[in-house]
Amino acid sequence: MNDVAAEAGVALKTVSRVVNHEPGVNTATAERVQAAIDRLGYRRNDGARTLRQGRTASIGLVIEDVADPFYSGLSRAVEDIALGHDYLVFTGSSGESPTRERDLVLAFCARRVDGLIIVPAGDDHEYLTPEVDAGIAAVFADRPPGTGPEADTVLCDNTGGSRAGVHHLIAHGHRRIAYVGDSPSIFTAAERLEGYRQALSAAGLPYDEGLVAMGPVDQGRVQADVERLLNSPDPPTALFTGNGRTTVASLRAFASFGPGGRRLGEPHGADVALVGFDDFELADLLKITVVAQDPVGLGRTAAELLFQRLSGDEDAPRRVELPTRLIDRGSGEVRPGA
Amino acid sequence: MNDVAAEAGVALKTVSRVVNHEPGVNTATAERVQAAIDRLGYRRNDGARTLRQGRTASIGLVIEDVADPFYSGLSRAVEDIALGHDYLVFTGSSGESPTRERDLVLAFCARRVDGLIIVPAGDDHEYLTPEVDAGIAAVFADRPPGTGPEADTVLCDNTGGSRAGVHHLIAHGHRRIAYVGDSPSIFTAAERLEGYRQALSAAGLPYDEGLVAMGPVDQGRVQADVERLLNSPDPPTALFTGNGRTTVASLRAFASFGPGGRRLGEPHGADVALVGFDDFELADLLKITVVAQDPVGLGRTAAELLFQRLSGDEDAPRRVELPTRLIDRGSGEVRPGA
DNA sequence: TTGAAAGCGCTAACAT
DNA sequence: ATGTTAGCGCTTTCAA
Repeated sequence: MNDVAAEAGVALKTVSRVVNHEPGVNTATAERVQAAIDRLGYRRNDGARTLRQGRTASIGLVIEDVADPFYSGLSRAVEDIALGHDYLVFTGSSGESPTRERDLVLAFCARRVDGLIIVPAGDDHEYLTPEVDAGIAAVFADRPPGTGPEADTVLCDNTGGSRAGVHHLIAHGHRRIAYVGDSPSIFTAAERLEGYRQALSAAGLPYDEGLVAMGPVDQGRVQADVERLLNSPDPPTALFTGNGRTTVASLRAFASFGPGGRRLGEPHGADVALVGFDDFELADLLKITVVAQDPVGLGRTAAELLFQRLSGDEDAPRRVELPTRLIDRGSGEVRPGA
Repeated sequence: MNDVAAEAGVALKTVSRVVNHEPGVNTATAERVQAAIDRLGYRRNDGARTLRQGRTASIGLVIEDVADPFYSGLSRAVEDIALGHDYLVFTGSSGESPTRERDLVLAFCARRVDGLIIVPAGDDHEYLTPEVDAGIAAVFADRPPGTGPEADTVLCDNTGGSRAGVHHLIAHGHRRIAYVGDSPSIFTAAERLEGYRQALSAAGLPYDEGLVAMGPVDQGRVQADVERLLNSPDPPTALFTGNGRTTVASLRAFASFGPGGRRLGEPHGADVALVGFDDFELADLLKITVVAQDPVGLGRTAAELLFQRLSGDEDAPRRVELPTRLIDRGSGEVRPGA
């Protein structure tokens, strides 16, 4: 900027005025400065700018894993809204590691992002208190924060969605419904289990622990659990799976049984009904009934909330819950013994 | 930092030394400074730091769409490598818009990212020349740059992969093979069409324009093209689809034909064979034979190349081509008229 | 309409 | 082992 000023024969401040399109610059002067800018290939350094201005026009997004379609949909929504506000986005995947979540968040804070959108991996967020006190806005998405500062939170209606999905199976005559889900330590998994219990209870059905299989979502564990459930003396006639990856793992388990084995519910000639929490690509072709969440809505809402805060909103922290939607595709509309 | 210095009764520079774990500070002094830091809740401002140091320890990643599984896999790989080097990542989706690609890249450059990884949407990259001249490293991924500065480029072996996929169909007896793909203006689409031609030519089969359907990947267009092809007087016995989204759209087209219509190739009782370029989740359950790319490898390689540049490598720009892998799953191993 | 000076928060280079 | 000074590139404030 100094060089440009020298080249154009004006003061530094005049260059700054031209670069920022501030009013009150003589057209001729402005042209002279612009010419110097072009000649020298000058481009403003936004880092220096934000240092002086005290805001960086950037936000940090910490999710579980960008490669997971649920979070990548959320990411895209956050990105679009941020870009619409002329903000840039730092993205980082925690991979369910609380340490990495914290490191990422603190690294973003050290860069003085104006705001954060966090899908928490851990449940201790005390580390955020000084940052929030220092003025960094934070919004939690998909899961609520643990200990630490109060903050806006956007969630799906996990319990309600799960209740609706299980109710759907009950309405189709099922009495023994298994729940296969993620580790109970994960917030959403616990909430969805609660919805399962509520639906059973509302229908006067007993809660049978033997029908509940929760744990890490890897093919081996899910497959073993599904096999064990179906081979038990009094097997379930329906499965409710607690998240997208579990649903897919269960489908692979069914596929592995081969032509002579148990088959997955289909409108014609099925033997086990299935409803999955969370929609996924090709669920339509596989005719899987699901309780759909809205990852894009989650990201959009979180980002909108954040930008409200950034424009000065000082109200009490909000908690928003987005509705889910049951999509009938066949696998959930099979009656027991059909 | 000034406040901390005052609180601890030392000079600014001593605080800086403690914060950066520079050697040569008396243990007692360091402890006093650390206590002041804790008392005041001081956290270093990395923005100011990078301004002074001349490097930002951040890179910019511009892809087509984070929500696309191919690019989200690539993203995750880039993220992991960047974080391993203590770099932060700005991410942005261009949505195939050359303007948005440019705006994102230039915004990243204005923040003085040290490097860029770009999946180009446009083919004019002249706008990058001043940035590269100014010392910002750039690596192109998935597609080569158009006009503009020379830069490292990491691609898939599009032509070779496509040739292998079509050859696979020919080896199973097919003589009339349709190619359904993305718009020919997209680099990868053109390359894959070329592989298709090469495979036909190598087998002495004619290239029939009537069997080629390229265009935007929306369900309506793909479906119309697939229907037109299959209902033509001399229909193809096999389909080669040019990317993941086209494959999925084609599968939906087949599904829409209903029980009495044409069916997709399966090992038993099929009538149209299918091989798709690009693997996708659940392709295994749907038994779709694919030519798999390696999005994670693409991201990893691009990031590694970039960090080599950032650590001073000044060699001539490199062009890396990653191999593809044919995965037999059934849909591509059906013989004509089976 | 234009400019001079101060300073955002930090580190590099050079004292002491 | 510690401190001083200058300056990264910009904007803010105030003056002309």
